[in-house]
Amino acid sequence: MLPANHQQVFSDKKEHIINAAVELFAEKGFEGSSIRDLAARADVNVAMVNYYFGSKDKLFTAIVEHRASFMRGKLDEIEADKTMSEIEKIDAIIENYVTKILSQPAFHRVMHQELLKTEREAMHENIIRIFVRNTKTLRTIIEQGIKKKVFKKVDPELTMASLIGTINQVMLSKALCIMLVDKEKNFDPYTDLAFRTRLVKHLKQLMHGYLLADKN
Amino acid sequence: MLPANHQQVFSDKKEHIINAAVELFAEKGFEGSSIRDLAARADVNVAMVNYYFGSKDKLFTAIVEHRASFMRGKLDEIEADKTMSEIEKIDAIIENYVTKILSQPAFHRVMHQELLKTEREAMHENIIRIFVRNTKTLRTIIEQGIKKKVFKKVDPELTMASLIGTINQVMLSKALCIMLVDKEKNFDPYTDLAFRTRLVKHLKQLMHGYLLADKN
DNA sequence: TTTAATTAATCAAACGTTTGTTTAATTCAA
DNA sequence: TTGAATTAAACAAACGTTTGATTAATTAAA
Repeated sequence: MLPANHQQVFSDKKEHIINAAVELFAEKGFEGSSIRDLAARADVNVAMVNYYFGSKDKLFTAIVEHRASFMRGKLDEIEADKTMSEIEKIDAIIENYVTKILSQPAFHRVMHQELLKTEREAMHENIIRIFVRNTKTLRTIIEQGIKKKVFKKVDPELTMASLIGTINQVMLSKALCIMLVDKEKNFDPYTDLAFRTRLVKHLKQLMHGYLLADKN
Repeated sequence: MLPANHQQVFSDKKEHIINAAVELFAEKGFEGSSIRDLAARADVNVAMVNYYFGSKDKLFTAIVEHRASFMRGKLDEIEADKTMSEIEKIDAIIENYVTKILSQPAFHRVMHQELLKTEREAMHENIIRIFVRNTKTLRTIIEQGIKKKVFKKVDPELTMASLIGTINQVMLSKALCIMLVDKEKNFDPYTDLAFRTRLVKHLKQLMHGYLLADKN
């Protein structure tokens, strides 16, 4: 009936394949996953992946474009907010980062797998561009804080590396995470709310201790 | 002539293949690299890889076992040293970590690529076991510092994650690293001594600010 | 309204390559 | 001369991709 309905069905199918692909690639890696694997998991015919996306490589590009926008929006809002102090903005960004990344562990893992490969330049630069764009806000705020002398004269780039690197380290491996925090086997750090709180608290304390100038 | 010489030659060839493999896997990933690629790069016959290592998977295991011991030794020494304070030990570990990891960027990348895959359990747990063993020293020292009340009551596990995560973040991508620090294209952060110094300085400051209790 | 034409979606089957691995013959060193 | 090292060739299996047929839904013409 509805003319829009057709497009709707089409998009649903593409999204269904993308979702299955993200999960599969996170488990086995992009090269380690075959289109037949993916087709079986998504319960579609093998030909459908190339029908919808053109090729396996283009499927990956589609995944990046479909999911990568998940960071923006809130970040610009935080940066522009005149009522917040610099350290309050850092706190807000920490909460935003942790929430967003913990909500898409599989996608996050897939992106980092590709980042770690020095070849595959096209995909590589694509991912890096998104990453740099997403972290620009953080950089600006740190530099502003230093300028206003409410932050110590820290290393802005490496401060970003510490903040994001901590989250990435936690996301590295669920198994590693479980071993580090000594939890029972079926504990899932990514959905566990207490763990999210713990990570946010740690990052805030770390950044406060590092960024805020001693009162003297 | 020498009876040991035969073993020497044998090992040299194996090591030559391992070195080529680490470089190749870092560029294209383990699954993304074919044995023919590897044979061509190492300038050996395709059959030699399986002749020496048995299979592609066993080659990976051999790489892990051959290179993974690179961390130990100095760490135990630092931990046992009675003349150093806890924060001095942290500083020593930072210098040790940064030096060791920056000296093997390709190997480091290969390990992390595998860590990010949730399947491939055998390799996965192998790498995790090594990782946990290597970080146990750091954990012990942090906990000792807290016990002696020279450190604040920090989160030991996530403090480790911040320290190692920062280094990993820098190691993630050379291209990303260059973009972050705004250097010219042919700048190599891994061999550049000034960058190493900068990273060490940042980590020490970060840990000092976070770990050391305020004097009151 | 009925019928024909057109379209998108889906499928099983097959395409040519590349994959990891093995074989059997050959070279080499001791 | 013996055993290890090395080779080119061959292997089946798996790979990404393409094909041509079939279905179902939509549009156009009668």
